Amino acid sequence: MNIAPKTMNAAPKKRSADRTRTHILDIAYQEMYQKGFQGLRVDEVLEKAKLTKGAFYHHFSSKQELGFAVIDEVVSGFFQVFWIDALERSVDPVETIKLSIKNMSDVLGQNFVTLGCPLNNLSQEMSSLDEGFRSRITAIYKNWRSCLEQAFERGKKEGTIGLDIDAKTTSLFITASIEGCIGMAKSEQDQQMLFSCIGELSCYLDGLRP
Amino acid sequence: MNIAPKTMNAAPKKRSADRTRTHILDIAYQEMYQKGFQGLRVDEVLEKAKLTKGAFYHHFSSKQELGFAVIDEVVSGFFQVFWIDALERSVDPVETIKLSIKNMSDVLGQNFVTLGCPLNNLSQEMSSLDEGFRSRITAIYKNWRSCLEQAFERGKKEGTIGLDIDAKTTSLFITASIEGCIGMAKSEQDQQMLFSCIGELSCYLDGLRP
Amino acid sequence: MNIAPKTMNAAPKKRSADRTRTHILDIAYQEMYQKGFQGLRVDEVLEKAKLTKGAFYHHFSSKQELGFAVIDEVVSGFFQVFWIDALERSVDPVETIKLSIKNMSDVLGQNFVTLGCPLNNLSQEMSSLDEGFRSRITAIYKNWRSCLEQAFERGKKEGTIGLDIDAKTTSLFITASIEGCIGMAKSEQDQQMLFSCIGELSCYLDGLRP
Amino acid sequence: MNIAPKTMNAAPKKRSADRTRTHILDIAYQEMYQKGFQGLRVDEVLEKAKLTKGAFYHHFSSKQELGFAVIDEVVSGFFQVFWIDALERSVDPVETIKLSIKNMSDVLGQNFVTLGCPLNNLSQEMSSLDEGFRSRITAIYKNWRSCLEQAFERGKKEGTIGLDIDAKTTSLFITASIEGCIGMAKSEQDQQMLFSCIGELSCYLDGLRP
DNA sequence: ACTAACGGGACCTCCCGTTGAT
DNA sequence: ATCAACGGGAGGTCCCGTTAGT
Repeated sequence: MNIAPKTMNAAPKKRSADRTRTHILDIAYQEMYQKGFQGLRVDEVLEKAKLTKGAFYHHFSSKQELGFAVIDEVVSGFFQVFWIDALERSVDPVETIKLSIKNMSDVLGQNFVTLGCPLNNLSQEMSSLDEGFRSRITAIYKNWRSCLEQAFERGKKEGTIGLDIDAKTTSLFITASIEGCIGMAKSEQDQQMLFSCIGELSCYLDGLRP
Repeated sequence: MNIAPKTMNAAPKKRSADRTRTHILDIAYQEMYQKGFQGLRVDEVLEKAKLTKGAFYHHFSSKQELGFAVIDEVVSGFFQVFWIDALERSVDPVETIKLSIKNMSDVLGQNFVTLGCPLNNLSQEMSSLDEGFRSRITAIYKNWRSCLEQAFERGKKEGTIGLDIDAKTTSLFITASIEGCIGMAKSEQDQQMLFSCIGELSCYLDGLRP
Repeated sequence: MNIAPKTMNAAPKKRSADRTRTHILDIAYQEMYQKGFQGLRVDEVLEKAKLTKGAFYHHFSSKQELGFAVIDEVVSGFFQVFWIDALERSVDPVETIKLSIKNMSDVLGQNFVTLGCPLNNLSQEMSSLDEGFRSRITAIYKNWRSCLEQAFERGKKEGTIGLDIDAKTTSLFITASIEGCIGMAKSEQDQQMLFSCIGELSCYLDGLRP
Repeated sequence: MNIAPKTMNAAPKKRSADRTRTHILDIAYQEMYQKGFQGLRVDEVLEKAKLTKGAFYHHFSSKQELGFAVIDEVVSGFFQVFWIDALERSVDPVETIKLSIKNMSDVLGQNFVTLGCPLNNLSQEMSSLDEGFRSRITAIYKNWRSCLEQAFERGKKEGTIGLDIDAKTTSLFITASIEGCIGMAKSEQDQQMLFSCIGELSCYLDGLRP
């Protein structure tokens, strides 16, 4: 049986616009993850992407718009995969949260400890400097919390979560603590500290069970 | 018996140099608090300080050294006042922690919500970029955790803290959660969110009692 | 006898090309009128014309050629209508000149005061920078003066112009003064100044009568 | 008798800030005179001045401010010398005007024909684009007209000017015509045309006598 | 101890024109 | 005839740090 890849019939010569844009976004995401938005250099992105200024400003009208796109299209997708999708139908949020953190850690690898959380980095750097960044970042956080809340409500019905738990406040605190743990590990550049901190968070999570 | 203040014997002329240095540090701290180290502009600091390049490079050898000094002398002092001094002789750490957070909030005022924690901001921005920053930042965090640990141990003896509590891990998680809560409020630029998040943290803290 | 208009045999499809070209020219004329040739941006013209680079470079080989075409086809036509046609059969040039100025003012509206004379703007900007521009501009001026001269000669015969008037020098001075008056009003951005200046010119013109 | 130049006692080693600034202004004036403000390139000015970006932006905060300074300090001084000073105590404005035009022509040399009037060039280019330019330019024109008016009033008293002459309107028209004549000669790049056009203006001026 | 002037280079953005495809 | 994508290079501005001088 021959399951051809979807790009098989596409003419390989034609340089797809979307692919160039995505390529820029991927590299820009890496740069922003490492150096922050202010530390990102357009020239450096272009050099790594093997593109010129003309190409860049054809796809993005400014560095700021590039930053916005990285959040909207890359970081947002990141949270979609690791949290939103995972929480969507979860009836045991405590287990799901622990698993999602582990997944993030596995996929991001060493970066998870050395660079921390891509979203939190941008949030701490840009929230007070640029409303465009802030609103985009906060929308992702809101979505994350919202999914957690719904999972807690389902958990209550399924008996995996104590009925006395305030889903809203708990969700907020959990997201804050996760970012706090990751941030503290980044500060120490020490994976052991991450495990230790997440371990204590797990105890807190276990306390949410009936 | 000699209880004269240490500055008593200092020549008054010598002090003016210190005052200039302190003046630069104060303004640089504000700039770094708002814009991060990468966003801080030496020229801008100097303009606000009503000084010129010559004065600056007489006191600091580089922008980097200024950043180091801000952490060592300003941010560090900040934590000394709000946490180290407060925890020093505390026998009821749960109460002390709640009080210290409130003190920070009161003193920093609106900045606490809009700009977050000065140390965490720098930590998230610089930990992976500059080892000099990282080691200075981490030293403050280590000191903070260490004081918390000791307070917890005293608390156990005094009966304000449960004997089953792991002082080390708990201290780590608490500092992480505090930074997480502040960070989440900064992301939303919403004081209510800060209170709500800290409120849930308080519940966790109450759970540490016997 | 064939007196059909020249466009009669043209295929209707062929005309659409002309229409695109004319569309570009119209917008480019407006841009050049406002910002000068150096201030005109090809991209901006294209954006306003809702066209892309490909379309533009199909009709014009360069920005310079666009500038040439604006002069040859738009500005030139402008002078044809307001001056050449009006002077063609005039036997009372003093009256015709006053009327033409009024017509220009009425048709150009506020632009006449705020932006001045399209031809003079380009002349002052480009005459010393580009011989292609200069020669095209000067040709229009020469034609204008020539028509004035002929009108003066007719005026002498008809008794509306003094016989001692030097048609050539007077024509030159009149065109210079008109441009000077418009320019001075542009400098002040004040319509009253235009009227006042043109008023004094009218006195000079009245002095040309026998 | 030894009349030492005023700079004699100044230490030649110390690079005077004023001299650097003036140097930049002189070169920028030439560039703006030739290419207009939009055509002026900061890089080119710097290259001709043998200076670097750092030096330039120490003296001027932007290209625009450089343009403003050229008008305020160079072009304005130009009009001061050729017109204001000359008209100050004139009792025969007709003669003074003719002489001033000749002086401008002599001093500017070939540029007078090829590049026209520095002030009018900037006025036509910038008046509708930048209010900062416009107001500076218009202030010079206003001063020029004002001095002409006063000279006319003195001329009336001294019997060199007809009593029926409206000093205000006449002054306006004369300045407009002068700029018009210069502009027309620039358009043709022809000195003969300048003389011819100014000649007719002279006739108009002679008509202002009693 | 402090200043004005300056060097030198990076950085973002703009803009004319080309190319390959349709 | 028209378009999207891109090349290539300049242009204005910023900004860290140095130096001569007092």
